[in-house]
Amino acid sequence: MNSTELPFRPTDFSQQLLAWYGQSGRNLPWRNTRDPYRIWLSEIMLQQTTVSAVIDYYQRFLEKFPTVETLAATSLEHVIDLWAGLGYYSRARNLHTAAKMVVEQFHGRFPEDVESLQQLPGVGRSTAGAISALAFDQRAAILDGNVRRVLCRLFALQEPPRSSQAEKQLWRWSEQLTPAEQVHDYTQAIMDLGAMICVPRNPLCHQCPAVGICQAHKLELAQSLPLKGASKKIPTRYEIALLINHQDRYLLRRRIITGFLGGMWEFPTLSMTAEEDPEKKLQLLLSDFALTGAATKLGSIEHVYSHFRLHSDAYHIKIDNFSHLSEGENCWFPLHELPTIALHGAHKKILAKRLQHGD
DNA sequence: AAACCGGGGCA
DNA sequence: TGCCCAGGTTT
Repeated sequence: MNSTELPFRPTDFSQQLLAWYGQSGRNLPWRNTRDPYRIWLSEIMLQQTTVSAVIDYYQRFLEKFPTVETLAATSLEHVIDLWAGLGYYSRARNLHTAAKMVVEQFHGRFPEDVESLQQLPGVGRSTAGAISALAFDQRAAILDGNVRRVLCRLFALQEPPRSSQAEKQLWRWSEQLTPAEQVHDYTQAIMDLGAMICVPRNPLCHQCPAVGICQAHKLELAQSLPLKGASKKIPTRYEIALLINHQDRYLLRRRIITGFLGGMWEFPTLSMTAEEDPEKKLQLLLSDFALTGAATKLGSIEHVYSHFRLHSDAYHIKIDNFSHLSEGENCWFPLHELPTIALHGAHKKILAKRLQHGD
């Protein structure tokens, strides 16, 4: 489809949108800057994550790392510890790598064009477009979740938006609608429209600056678009989590930095099948490591990830000999420090049980 | 319980 | 290119 086939003129949309944005746009911490470092940081944090969750992290990051040089100069572990709780921990790894790339390959300056920006790990087509548009006012399109939903409705797209066909079409529309002027404001504005007006459920069409040209509204489909994709079932995985306690300290380990939940701390675990008996497995472990002490069940938690559900049975094991377990990636922490370390979400639930439990 | 969300990695 | 993986929030 070329632009002559659009159901409305792109400028009709962008003019209405910009006027609305001037009146009603949000004032977010990363909006009052054109510093590409700050814009990049906010965009990476906002991937897969809501604005409200990001704000505190964003402020804390900037206090610690006010420039790309300071971020590049720190250790990956430090970055991961600050990221704990935000999820998608590979973003923290990519953030650190990209900071070093900017310093070393781009002499401390973020490139302005989408192609160069996309060379940075963690920066795909949409994030590159956002940085280019927001920091440099270049005519670059984005397609984040908000924009995707807005376009699905504006054009009454009748297929699930994540299909590869739909994705192509949506990118084309996004590029066609992006104006040559005021790209910074336009880009902020269309994201705000999705976040404030063209919301997933019960969109506020009566307040929408594009209500006159919206094809979904015209067809009374605004409620039912975008179409949902097929949802799939996820398996359950089982583990035992071991709260290994010696005097006032607990044994924690840091997960492999490149893997699932990379760099997060956790209690040591044993993976299980649905059929195995956790108590038996636990006895086996205790005898394997020649541990003497008392094991008591603390409780069970469930944690849902996107592709599996985790069931974890937590045991408190008070030991009086621990030489085998104090090596490698493992580290002993006093109980009162556990709330401050970068535990992943599932094991935070287990820690909460331990803390409720009292002494 | 289910939907949502940008990008990386691999076949 | 198409598919799988990824984590916490919202509804």
